[in-house]
Amino acid sequence: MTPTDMTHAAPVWNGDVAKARVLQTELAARVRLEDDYPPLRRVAGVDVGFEDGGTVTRAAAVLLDARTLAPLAEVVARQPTRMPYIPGLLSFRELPALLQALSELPESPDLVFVDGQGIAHPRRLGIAAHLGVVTGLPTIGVAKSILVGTHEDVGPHRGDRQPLEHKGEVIGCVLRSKDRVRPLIVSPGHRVSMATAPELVLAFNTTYRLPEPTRLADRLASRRGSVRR
DNA sequence: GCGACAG
DNA sequence: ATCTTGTCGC
Repeated sequence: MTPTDMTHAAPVWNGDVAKARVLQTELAARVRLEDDYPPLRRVAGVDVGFEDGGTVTRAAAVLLDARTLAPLAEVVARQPTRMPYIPGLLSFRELPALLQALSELPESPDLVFVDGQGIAHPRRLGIAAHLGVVTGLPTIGVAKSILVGTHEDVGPHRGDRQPLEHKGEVIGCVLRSKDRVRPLIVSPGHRVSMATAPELVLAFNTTYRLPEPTRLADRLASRRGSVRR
C-alpha cells in the first residue's frame, strides 16, 4: 500500500456513536496480535495536538532511524476539527489527520508508536490498533493514562511492570519506563504481541519518560520542540 | 441511576 | 488536548 492510499482508510464520523462502536468491533476482529514486523530499519512516532482553541487538528509524524534514533523526517498535517473528544472514540477524531501526516512521510516506517491505547480499549480498538488495521502497519499504543482496566501496583524501577486487565483479559501492561516516574500504559496495536510491545517501548526509550518516537512526535504536535539553531 | 472516561 | 509561571524535588 502506498502512503497516499492510507488517507482513504480514514474513519468517517457521522455523529452516530452506536454505529461507530459497531465499526470498532468489526475492525477489532482484524487486529493481529502475533509478532509480524520486518527487521526494524525505520520507526515512526505519531501524535495529535490542537490549535486555535481546538478548531484545528494538528497531526505530527516523525520518522527515525531505528538504530541511532536520529530523526530522518518530520511532517505536520493540519485539518479542521470535525468532532469533539468522546472517550472510547478518539480514533474517529484524530485518525484522519494522523493518516495524512503519515502518508506525507518520505518513506514508510517498519513500526509505528502511537500516542494512545492499542487494544487496551472497551472494544479492543484503541487508536493504535485502529491505525494498524487500516494501514496494515505494525503499531504499538503508548498512553500516559488508563482508559479501561485495572492493575496491581508497579515496582519503582525502570522495567518494572504489571499486566493491565479488563473483563478477565490481559489487554496490555503498565510499564515503568524511568525510575520513580508515572508508568506508561502499553498495549499492542497490530502485528505486535503482548509480550513484545513493552520490550519495544523499552528498546526505544532513552532518558525520558516517553519512548523517543513518541516524545519527538509529541513535541512537534504540541508546538514545543526548540528548533533553535 | 451514579461515576469513570486515551487525547 | 489546552489555558499557563514559577517552583519543588531528584
